[in-house]
Amino acid sequence: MANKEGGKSGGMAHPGGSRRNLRQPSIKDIARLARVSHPTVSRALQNSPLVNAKTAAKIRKIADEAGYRASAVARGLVTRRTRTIGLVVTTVADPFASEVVCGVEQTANDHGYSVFLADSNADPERERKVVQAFAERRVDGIIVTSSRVGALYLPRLTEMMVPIVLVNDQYPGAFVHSVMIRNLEGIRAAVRHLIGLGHRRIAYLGDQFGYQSDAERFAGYREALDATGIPFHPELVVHGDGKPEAAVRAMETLLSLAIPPTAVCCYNDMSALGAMQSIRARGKRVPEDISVTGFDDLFFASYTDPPLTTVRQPMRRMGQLAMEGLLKLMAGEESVVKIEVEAELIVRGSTAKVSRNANGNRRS
Amino acid sequence: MANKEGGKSGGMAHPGGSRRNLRQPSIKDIARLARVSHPTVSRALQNSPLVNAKTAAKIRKIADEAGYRASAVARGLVTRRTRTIGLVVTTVADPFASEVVCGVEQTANDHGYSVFLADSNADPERERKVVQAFAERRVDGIIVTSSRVGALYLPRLTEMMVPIVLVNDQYPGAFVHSVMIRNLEGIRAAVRHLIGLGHRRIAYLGDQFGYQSDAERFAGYREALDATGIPFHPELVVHGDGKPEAAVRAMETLLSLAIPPTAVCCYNDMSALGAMQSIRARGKRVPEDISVTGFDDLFFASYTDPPLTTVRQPMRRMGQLAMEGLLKLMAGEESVVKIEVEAELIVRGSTAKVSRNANGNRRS
DNA sequence: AGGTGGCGTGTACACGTGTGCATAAGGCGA
DNA sequence: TCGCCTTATGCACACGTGTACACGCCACCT
Repeated sequence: MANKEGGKSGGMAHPGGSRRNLRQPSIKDIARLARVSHPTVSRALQNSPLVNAKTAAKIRKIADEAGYRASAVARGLVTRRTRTIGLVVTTVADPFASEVVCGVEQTANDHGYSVFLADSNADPERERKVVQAFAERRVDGIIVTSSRVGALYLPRLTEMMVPIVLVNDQYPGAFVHSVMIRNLEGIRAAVRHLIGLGHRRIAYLGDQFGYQSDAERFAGYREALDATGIPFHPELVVHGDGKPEAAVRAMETLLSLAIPPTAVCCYNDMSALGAMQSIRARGKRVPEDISVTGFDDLFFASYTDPPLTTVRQPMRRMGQLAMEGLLKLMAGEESVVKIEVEAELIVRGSTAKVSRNANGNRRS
Repeated sequence: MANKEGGKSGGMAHPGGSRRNLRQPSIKDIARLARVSHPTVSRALQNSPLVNAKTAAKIRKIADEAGYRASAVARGLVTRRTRTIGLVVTTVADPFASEVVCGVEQTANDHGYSVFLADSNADPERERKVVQAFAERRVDGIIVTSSRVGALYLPRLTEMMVPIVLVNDQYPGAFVHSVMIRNLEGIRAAVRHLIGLGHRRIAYLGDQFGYQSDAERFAGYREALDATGIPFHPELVVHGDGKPEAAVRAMETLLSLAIPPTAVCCYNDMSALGAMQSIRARGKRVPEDISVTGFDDLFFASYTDPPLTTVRQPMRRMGQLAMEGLLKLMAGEESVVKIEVEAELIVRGSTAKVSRNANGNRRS
């Protein structure tokens, strides 16, 4: 017996050893050291009431000293739950996405879940690999933050019979749940604010055509216009791609108009960044010549010159809500998660009363 | 036999089923369908030359039709390699970190690895949980992007006998490898640039005291000063925390000086953002009154007003290099990874020749 | 005193995959 | 025809954990 013990424990890993990956102690190693069977160790470490308190304490002490960490992979195999979720974003480099990721990750960790991060980069091949990886990893749930997801690969995701929560996107389907910002109300508040400042020629600088959130924000823009009786001018609607570079070009189009707008309502803060630069490049000033609004309230919004008036989106909170919803779905406590969060207009310095001579050619 | 088959396959998951998590098909299900043993399926799916080409093709077809995905968790249990890495950042919300994450993730995915993301938030309790999670998940390697890591929990990380690569931090220890930017040369280039523009009173707005990268950048600042014979004034050195808010306050200190600096060399772009706002708030202009430089070249650097002169750090590339190094370490192809990447000065509009009356009181 | 029940522990198995080894089939040379 | 080699396949086991079930022990009640 003692002989066997010596022989077997010879291969045990020890901290600071010169060779790596010798072997981490297993539950059986601990059982041998504690002179009990391995199920008793398992129960002791799970604080099961089935095991004698003194024995449990002794086992926990030994396990701790040996630096024992139960293998989540072995546990996952037998319990059929990995306590793992997959998180898909188009790219973490986008500040909106990274805030959501932050919220998701914190909440997941607080509940003992680990998160697999994958960015799709809107590349179909990469998306295919992401889905495959999540399937093989046997994630318990999935969160997608990517306005591009649409019909692209969601069907393949649903195949793995696991709850999926979408952040700021919607897709009609079986296992699909979502956390959304009230896009329409948010933009409407921004446009109303501009109208209140006397603006009548208000442009909309959107995202790429066909995205749900862009469509909703555009709808909010239209609604605010209509409600005030301001006619809609198609030439005042341009499209970027949600990033500054494209917004610069889109803004140039607006500035080249025979009668340029006196205010621009941007799809998001990144676009507003490009728009403002474009306006400066034309020798015009924000907000004296043109007012600008954004959407998201990213960290830099209060540090632009002038500080950006924008619609705040509680991004981290949305990540948290998505994860909390997913937890309920995975536990079966909820059969559907459909959350809408409020958008809040933050008025800063990039919007001002329309200048007297700007709207001079007001003919509408 | 047929009886048993019918009985067993009754529980197989099928796409679009109303109940979730019934069961995903296992390798044995595929084996039964293909009328072979499960090891043959295993070999066929690994493209092993041991299995007959026709049989393999048939098996692959059946597996594909059944939507079979081999369980990475079961595989990990037997192979003792999870093809999984852990990635620690203080917070993904930091644009620098998210760029690195992006590079790491892409490279990892390209090589069949999945990444567990965890942000520590510099919270000891959370860091403890992160380490524990990575240990239990049996990650094959770890990448840390966090200037705070220092002596905090790295010792605990090394206990799990797995290679660890640090990005922009260093720590003397057994399993520790790193990818670093040439901080000293980078800042030196920025300071030289300022000196070349005639500046003599150049301030350094650093990160929190004690961080390796801050120490190196400060050293670069000192070195450039010394090389030109410009005396060092301790009052021109202030500390923020790498974020805009703290930089605002630090900059106010500098502006309140009897003889304020004509140029500020910031630890990073985020700090520069705060510094520029602080300067504007005092009614001074950038770069006419005060020149400002940053570090990182984050996405917004070209969109500030004026665009920010900064030291570019190839963040995504650094993430890629870290992952590539880790891959080699895990494969045992390399015993030590120590990479230094070049910093590049990007001159934009936030730096200009010192104004004549600004350095009027030049007494040094 | 014998039956009963609770408590603590061990035994046996399962989870899904990879792999060393044995084995069956078939071809070929002696 | 026999033996040997190659090729293709199956068998048995291992990985580390959780859990249903059986079992032994002791106290207690009848």
